[in-house]
Amino acid sequence: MTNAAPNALERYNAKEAEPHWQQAWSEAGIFSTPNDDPRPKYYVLEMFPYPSGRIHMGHVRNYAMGDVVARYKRARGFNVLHPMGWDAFGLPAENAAMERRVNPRDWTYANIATMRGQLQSMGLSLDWSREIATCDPAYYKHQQRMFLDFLNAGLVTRRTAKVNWDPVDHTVLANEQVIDGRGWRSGALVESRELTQWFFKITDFAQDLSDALGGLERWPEKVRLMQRNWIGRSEGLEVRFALDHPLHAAGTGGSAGQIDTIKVYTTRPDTLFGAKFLAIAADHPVSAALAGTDATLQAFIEECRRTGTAQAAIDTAEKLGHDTGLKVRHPLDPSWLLPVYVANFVLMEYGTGAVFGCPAHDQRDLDFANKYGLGNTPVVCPEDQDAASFIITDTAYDGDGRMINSRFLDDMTADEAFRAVADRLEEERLGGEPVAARKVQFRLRDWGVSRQRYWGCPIPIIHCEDCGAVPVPVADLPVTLPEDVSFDVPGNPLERDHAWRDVPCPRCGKPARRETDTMDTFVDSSWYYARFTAPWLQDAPTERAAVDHWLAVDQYIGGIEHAILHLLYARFFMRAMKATGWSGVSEPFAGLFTQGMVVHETYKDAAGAWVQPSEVRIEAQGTERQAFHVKTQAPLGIGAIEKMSKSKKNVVDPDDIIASYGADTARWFMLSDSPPERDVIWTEEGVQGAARFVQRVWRLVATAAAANGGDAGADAALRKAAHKALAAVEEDVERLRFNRCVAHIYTLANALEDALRASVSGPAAGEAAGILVQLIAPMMPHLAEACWRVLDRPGLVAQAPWPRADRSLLIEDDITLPVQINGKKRADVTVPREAGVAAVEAAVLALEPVQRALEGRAPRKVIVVPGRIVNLVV
RNA sequence: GCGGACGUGGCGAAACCGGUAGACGCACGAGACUUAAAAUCUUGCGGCCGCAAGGCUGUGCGGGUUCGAGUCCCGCCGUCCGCACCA
Repeated sequence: MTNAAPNALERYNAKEAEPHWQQAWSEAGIFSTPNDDPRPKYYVLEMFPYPSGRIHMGHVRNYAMGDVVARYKRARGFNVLHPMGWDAFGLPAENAAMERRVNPRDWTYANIATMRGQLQSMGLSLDWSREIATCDPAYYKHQQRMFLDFLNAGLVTRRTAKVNWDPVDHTVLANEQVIDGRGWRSGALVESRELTQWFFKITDFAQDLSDALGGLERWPEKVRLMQRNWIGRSEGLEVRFALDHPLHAAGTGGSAGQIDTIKVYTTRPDTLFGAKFLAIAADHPVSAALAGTDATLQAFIEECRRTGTAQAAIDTAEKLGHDTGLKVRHPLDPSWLLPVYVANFVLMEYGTGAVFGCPAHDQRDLDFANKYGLGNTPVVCPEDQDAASFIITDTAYDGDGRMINSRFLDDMTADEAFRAVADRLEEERLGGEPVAARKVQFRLRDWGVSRQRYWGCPIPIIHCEDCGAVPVPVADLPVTLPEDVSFDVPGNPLERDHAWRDVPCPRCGKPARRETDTMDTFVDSSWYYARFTAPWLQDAPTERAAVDHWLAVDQYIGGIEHAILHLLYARFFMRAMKATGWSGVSEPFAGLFTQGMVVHETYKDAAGAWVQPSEVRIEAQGTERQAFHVKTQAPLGIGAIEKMSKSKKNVVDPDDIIASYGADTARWFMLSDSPPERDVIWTEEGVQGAARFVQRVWRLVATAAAANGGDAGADAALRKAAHKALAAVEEDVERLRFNRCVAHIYTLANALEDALRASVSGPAAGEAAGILVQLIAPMMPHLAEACWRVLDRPGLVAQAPWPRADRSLLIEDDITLPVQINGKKRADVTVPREAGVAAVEAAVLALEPVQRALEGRAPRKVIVVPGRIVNLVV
């Protein structure tokens, strides 16, 4: 390798240079990370991709950001862990199998090979020796092991449950995967079905998952809020209402017995004197008990079931009820009887499946009461209203105020009334038990993980008629997927594969059958970051020393779409792993950053068909832009800027960009245009601007390397500019404000160019060019290596320690302050940095524009903010 | 309905604790080099008035606090996102 400066006319050739430097890094082995390095650790991780076939621009943006952090932290002396893997189980592989008759495994591994190559062409500083794929038995074996451990620890249960059934994908969906009543993937209307399912008991940690959000200071407030709302903690009172006449439970034989109370959960016990009715869910035991003798109720219950969970969101309007004829006694006045309704808006899954209706202070209760003529009694009166004239007609009042019409609670605040009611009812007894108990409720439900799918992690259970659900012995793990499967018929091929399915019971040896459900793929991604800490382990999922050393991930970067699902599951999984001894930490991600999407203009031809950007030519006339089809020359409509998607055809293939401009250009553009948390608009002009800058840096560095002669005066200014940029970039990389880093780097490039034109001396130019190269190195690593060589610096810039900003250069001797008169800027004044207020004031009063404005009078007031501004009030 | 975020040039944006609004980039205009183009360089670029110096005005709209407001407070308007029968 020669050290010769390039010919000034020779352009930087990314196509040749990038593979060269990628190989140089690979040969030097500088990105593989040992676990026993004494330097402080730093774990940076981007959300691993699903191997769908090819990487997209969203990946480029995500991994470019992570790589900047990794390379920067490495230069700052950290032992950086920056791994990559594949979220490789999932439905698309099965869909491909059905559509193209390929094996899901072959399809997945072919995609992985393609995408690995694409990521490598980006020049990411990844430790490929730690690569994992979740569909590898060497990975899911440990997941099965942990499933069994969780089962032992009581963190896994099996029960029948009403589940969300996706009729298109033929599978169960978690609540989190149902969006507006539709499957998150298929978009099909979700049906309600009763199935026996495996559940992870995420609700066991509901309180901690909610509380610990407060400590996640380096998470976006938005994500913490979304999780807090999702967990949905509320504090209330569980009150037992005595039935007027006991009820015999539905005919399930002797065990059924007698029902004499209905339990109600409420967050507003203060409004208990405003109660007008009780409403219970259609699948409440009391409803079931009554349905046997009441045909219209039976019909009503069936109607509720039909609308069920799936329709819940769509059916916003009609609140329906059925009067059971049953009465309950008011807990604060047994002589007061309330009617009991079965209502379609009461959910069995939340609280106790029964509510008391207080129409005056809850809109839904009011609508219901008005519909069925139940009336209302206001019990909370706003402070600015007269209690005597305060009436409710069709708008409920849910604000604060003073209690009215509430006997012993009158004149209390709502909070006081809550406590007074709770205190009294906890003391009172009904059938030997307290009437009420304070209770905390959560919206969060347990995580149903069973999926009726082939391409997922098998659940390591064997069902035996005699022994029940028997865990597969740890020594027999992994339960691997059968290789030879067909997808000719819909449904789960594991069900049909008798050779795989039919096995002896591990406990009694009788014929038994494997669990044919596989795990939700969100399980796979709930612990992969922990596996990265020691992926070579064969007999255990993790090694405590490695997990506890590396976790939590210092900086996790990914899309906002995972704000709830993945991030909540991972937080649960870490806690479960801690409970079973596989981890010493409970929070997986100390720092989280959610990046924006990559968006692009859309184009449509006259027939309304979408046209992809590569077939579009734009002509600009001033600020007017017109699109044409490159082949037909037909004019095209320019549509909205939207997320890149195949359906709108507004995608740009990273491979094309890397082939024509190079990875550095793509990375630089992805980092430069918008703040990283916001959407970035991919434009051809923007990419070309980035490509121009690549060439400009190349020319500048070559010129600086060749600089001689010298003007000492220009030296100081250039050195100052370089160190200023250095300090600014440091600050902004730490806060992931890459767009600001880019601006500082441009400013330094401009300063260097000006200085070279003013023939600055060789050493100052070399120093500034060196700093410039190190500043771009995390973002455009290949170009930086080539420039590093031109500057004749030793080794690889990827291994060079970060330069130290000389802060003494940043302090100015003279400072220029803006001078305002009545708040409007009228002049500047330059004074020594140390000048006192009096000296500044004197200098300002001597200024010509100030003299003119004052017209001989003295100012009424002079405000001097040292180092910032001077304002005269006249 | 509930919760949250945001609104700054033609565009992406910057402005950290209230202190020079528009850094930096893109696009665009004028010019240089060139037979020409590309590339590169110089220069202009919120609006209005002015040859210029300079002046007026300007951060969604209306008010307020302050010597001073893009930033703080009150009230509107608009856009986006999340949750949605949660008792």
